[in-house]
Amino acid sequence: MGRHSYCIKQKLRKGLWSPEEDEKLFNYIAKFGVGCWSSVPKEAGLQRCGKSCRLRWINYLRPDLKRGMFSLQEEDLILSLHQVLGNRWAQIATQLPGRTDNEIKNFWNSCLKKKLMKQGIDPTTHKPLIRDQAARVVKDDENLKKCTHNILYQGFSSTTSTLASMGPTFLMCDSNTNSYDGGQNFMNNIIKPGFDPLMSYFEFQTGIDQSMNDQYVDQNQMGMHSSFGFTSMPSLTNSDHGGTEYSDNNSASRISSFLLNHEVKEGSSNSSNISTTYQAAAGFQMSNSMENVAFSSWDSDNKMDPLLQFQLNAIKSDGLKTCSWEEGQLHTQNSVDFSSYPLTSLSEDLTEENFDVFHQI
DNA sequence: AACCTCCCCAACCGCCCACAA
DNA sequence: GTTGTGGGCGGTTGGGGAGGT
Repeated sequence: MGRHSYCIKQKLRKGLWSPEEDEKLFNYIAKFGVGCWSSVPKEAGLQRCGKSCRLRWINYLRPDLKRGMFSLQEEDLILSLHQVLGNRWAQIATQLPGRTDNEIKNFWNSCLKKKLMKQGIDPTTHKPLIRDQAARVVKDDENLKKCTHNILYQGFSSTTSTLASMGPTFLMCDSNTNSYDGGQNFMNNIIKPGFDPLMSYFEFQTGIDQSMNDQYVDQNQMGMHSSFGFTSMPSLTNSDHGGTEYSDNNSASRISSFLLNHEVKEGSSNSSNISTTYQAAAGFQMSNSMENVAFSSWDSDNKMDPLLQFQLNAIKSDGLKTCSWEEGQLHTQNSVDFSSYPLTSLSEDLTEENFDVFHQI
């Protein structure tokens, strides 16, 4: 197959684009618009392949690009969408105006992924890294059926090892059998061209808000021993931004707050009457007394999983030093100071006089 | 100052799909 | 149905800046 033959036939430039090349490409697109990329290099006088030109335009030269650091809302939205869409960066990018899939992908790989890992969340599955020993899907019907896409709430396992770490994980269930199918039904039937995950979230949120009031606060729902409720905990992203609370009622924020942050209170099943608050998913809060409890209620046979022990030790030695909710917000050693996040290097030339086209726009 | 290490991010690569001939 | 081509996408790379020694 003569795949991208234009690139192969000719000796073309590779690597970083010079300001001159940028100017040529920008002027050409501004004048003739986006059409056949394969002809762009020739027409614009560039020694690049069309594919490279396309990429340069999309990721860098497009005037509607939003530059600079990601906002908290954007970060939250990326987290939320990634939980549903996975590495479908292009689809995620459609929900973030002015952001490119490449930019989001880079942001994810360089920042968000690590942040989740640090907080004990598998960035791929958005589930806790601690092995889920006995997680089971709790099929609740009434309120959750309000959710547009039959996103069911995964009940917490009665084993506290799960409780300690897992936030509610949404499983996509077959609407007919009400059984978890690994998300296949969801992905096959819901994620389609035209599917708007954001709107789905809005719809979902509508159902959830009601569900939360009606149901989740009820400790006996979901077939679990422990009670849990929802708090106004700072979200994952909030935590790394100094615990700033959202007050703008931003949907994306609320969505991801719901997805990622839950407070799980244990105690009803604990004869020692010790009520320990777990800050699930958004971080581990395990008070010192937690250890002293010796995990007496951690599972039915009071044995702790070795892996769990290992991870708790890790948390104790690392997480608790770096991650504390004691004062109502999370502090991490490696918290990202977004105010110092580097802006893209580009802008300089594009806003300068040498890009006459910009003045026309 | 020189060297080393880390890691961000722009760009490339390879694969897939759609479509036309 | 086959082939050629272009476009889109996700994974990966490596240049280079920043910070540390």
